[in-house]
Formats: sequence, C-alpha cells, structure tokens
Amino acid sequence: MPTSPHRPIIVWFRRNLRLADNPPLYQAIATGQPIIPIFLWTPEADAPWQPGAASRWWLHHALNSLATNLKDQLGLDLVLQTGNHPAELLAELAKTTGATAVYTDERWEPFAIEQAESVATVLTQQSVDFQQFNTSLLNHPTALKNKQGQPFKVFTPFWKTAVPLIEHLLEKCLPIPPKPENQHCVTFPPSVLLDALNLLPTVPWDAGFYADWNPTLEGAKAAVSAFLKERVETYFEDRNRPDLVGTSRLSPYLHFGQIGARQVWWATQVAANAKGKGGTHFLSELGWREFAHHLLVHFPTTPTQPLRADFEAFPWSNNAEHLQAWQQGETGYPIVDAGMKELWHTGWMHNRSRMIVGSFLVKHLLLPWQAGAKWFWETLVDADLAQNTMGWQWIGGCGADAAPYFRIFNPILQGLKFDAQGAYVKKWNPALINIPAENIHSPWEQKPALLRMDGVILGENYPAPIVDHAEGRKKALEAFATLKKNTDSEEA
DNA sequence: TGAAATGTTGGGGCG
DNA sequence: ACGCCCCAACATTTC
Repeated sequence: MPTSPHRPIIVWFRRNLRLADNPPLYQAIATGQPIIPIFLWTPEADAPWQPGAASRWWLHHALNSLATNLKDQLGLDLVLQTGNHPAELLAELAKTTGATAVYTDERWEPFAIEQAESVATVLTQQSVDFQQFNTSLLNHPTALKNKQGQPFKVFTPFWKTAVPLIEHLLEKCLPIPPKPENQHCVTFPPSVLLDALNLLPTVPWDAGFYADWNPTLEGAKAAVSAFLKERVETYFEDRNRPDLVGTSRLSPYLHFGQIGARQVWWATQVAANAKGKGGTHFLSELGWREFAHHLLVHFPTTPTQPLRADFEAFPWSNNAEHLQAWQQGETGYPIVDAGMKELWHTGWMHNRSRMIVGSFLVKHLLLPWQAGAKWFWETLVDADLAQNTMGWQWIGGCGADAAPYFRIFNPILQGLKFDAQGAYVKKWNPALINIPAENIHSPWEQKPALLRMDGVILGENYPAPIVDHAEGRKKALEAFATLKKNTDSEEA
C-alpha cells in the first residue's frame, strides 16, 4: 500500500455527518497524511430509496453544518460532487488527487452494500486502500447470532445478547480529531455548490420545519443535552403522549449521524437523571434501532417484501381515495388525522401516532403497508430504511417480533388513553377546537345540533369517518382469516 | 407496543 | 333470613 506522507486520504462522508466519534475521519487524520473530505450525491444509484423530500431538506442543512464545522475546527474544505455512481466518482477522485486510501462509514442498506463492493473493486484495481468503519451502530449488525447460529427475529433475546457487548463503548467513543497537518500539499478537487444539489424544495412546504428543528451539529448536541436534562427521567411515562414533548426527538440526528449512537449511549450512562427506568427504557429504544439494522442486513428483501412469506397472499385493497384521505389526514378519526398532519407540517410524527396511523392504514383501510412505508419515506425527516421497514412490518403483522395481525388499534380508545384532553388532536385539527374532551376522539357520536354549536359540521369543516371502526375491524379479521385458511390448506 | 367477547365473582336491591 | 336477579368489576379467552 503506498503511504507517502504528502499523498492525501479521502474521507468519504455518508451517514456520519459529524466530527466527534467518527472513526474514518479520526483514523485518516491519525496517518498524518493530508485529508480530502467528500460527500457524493448520487440519487440514481440509491433508487428507489434515494432520500425523500423531507430527508433532502434535512440533508441540505446537515451538509451545510458539516462543511462549516470542518472548516472552522479542522481547517478542511468539504468537497461536494454529484454523479451516477460512487465508484465512478471515487475512482476519478483517487486518480486526480493521488490519494492512497478512501475511508468511509459503513452503511447497511442493500444498495449501499452493493455500492461499497463496487467501490472496493475499482479502488483495489488502482491500488487504493478502501476501508469501512462502523460509525453508526453500537454493535456490528452481523456480530450477533442466536443459539442456533441464526439471526435474531425477536427483540428481547437480541437485546439481552447485545447489551453486554456494548461495554467497551467508552473507549471507542473517539474525540474530535486534531487539526490535520500537511494540508498545503493537497490540490483540492473541484466541488459543486451545496445549492447545486437542489436538495431544498422549490415549493416552500418546509416553512413549518424551521420552527421545530435545528438540523445542525449544534442542534444535535443541544437536543441530546435537553433530553437528558429535562425529559429522560419521565421518559417511561411520557414517551407515549403525543400531546407532550416526551420523546428524545433524536431520530433525524441519529439517521444522518450528526450524533452517534455510541455518544448517546455514553451520555445517557453518565446522566444523573437517567439512572431510573426512564433511562433504561430509552437505551432499549436505541436497541430497537440496532435490531432494525440487524434485520435489514440479514433479510435484505424486507423493504418491499413481508418477512413472513404467507403475507404475500394477503388480499390488500387498492382504494386510491382511501390512500389519499390517509395521506392528507382526512380520515375523520381525529387522532389519525392529527398524526398525518403533524407529519406533513413538521416532517416528523410521534411514535405513538405512527403506530396508530399505521394500524389504521393497514387494518381499517386494508391498504398495503408498503404504501404507508413509501409515504413515510417521502415525508419524514428521519426516514431510515432499516427502521421504516421494521416499523411497517411490525404494524402490518408480517415482520419479525410483529404485532399479530388481529391486534387492531382502536383509534378512539388510543386517543382517550394517550391524548385524554385532546390537546394533540386540536393542535392539528383546529376545526375541533371547541369539542369537549369526552367527544374529541369520536366527534360523530355527538348529536349534530351540539356539534354545530361547537362549530363542527361533519363533511364540511371536518370529515365524517371514512370507515366505521367496528366494520373496519371486522373486515380486517376476515382478510386475516383468508390468510390463515391458505396457510392451513398448504400445510394439509 | 390491543381490543372485544366471554366468563366469574360478589355486593346490594328487592320480593 | 333467604333466594333471586342485576350488574359492576375484574379475569380469561379469543380474535
């Protein structure tokens, strides 16, 4: 391997858009060679899972923040390039810069694994060293096997096995690397401007995002410390309340690697307020993130296909009007509509709401979970292939450790239980502002005359329910029964 | 990280 | 005092 001190190393940023706890960046600087930090925008190569619109909005700001921090703290200029395939771009970059190595963070999506394999092939032909470092997960997703030597399909045993392996994290949590030397030796390759990536929407539907999010590295740090200071102690109770800020709200930062899971783990371990069951439960949520990646790596077809093969025969509906009503938050069920509107306006939805709207799509409307996954992909700022896939297969009843298909959420009861005063529902469905708490989750049960006094006319300023709950539940169970029958006859 | 249907129990009203 | 019924309240089963 050529290791001239004057020849650079390329640090290819993928999902590690930060400086601290960043092994590829740290190890590259540790060689003493000059550093060329790059980000490649190759959406065609990621198709059909190139970042959705909300995700691109976040990415724009994350790249801007990364570039600023690289410049201010390490004196490095982030190079942005676009093209068809990372392998082509990296081969050319290595050639023109004389780089001896390319270091990057490891990714787990099936297409990203293939891309890295192509990169490895072309760089090896050019005698350029290519190394991937686990930057985003606590454990390597292939590190864990159950007693039969198989990947885990149930969360609890997975997590019991995973936790003891996380103990050395403190040592592995790298600091911000020192400022690299020898930078004057490098001729920097050309970079396009961030705006040229066209990541921001042309129609300003993202206006509401700015009020809720600070998608920068400073925002990531602030989000972690605010959660650990103010919310982790009551996390166990409050995490299910969409009317409160009770969750960590770290998902987009973790997705883009603006904060690392190792950093969050470590910070939680030492936080004074995280000693109780709030902290423990929060750490297990990081465990679900690990589990999702474990599943995606071992079952790479699951973004589009059910893990349980019998679900391929499920009699899904194909009702475009229902899908549109769900997407727009016009189902007539206040808690469902609130969740979908929160998503549209902020690029994020509370986890409890995600379960409720998911159950409603799949069970009350009998629409395929893939349609829900696609919509989330396009609209969530934290859209993550591993977690989105696991979540939708879980609610669809067709995945690992999934909710059984017959476990159907009642959107009225869920509302009464987790948004008792209706504050969440009213925030996103302002037409319902005057409905009393007893009726807020089922306004159609109120007499029309009384409803009208509260300013609501169903079908005019708030939709009537697009399906009846009891009927929807019945149809879902019938559809499930056909599946069982098929399975039985196959077995017979 | 469900909800509904069905079963069981026990207190109290009442003849 | 007693048996009967009703129906919460809780437990269990089923989807």
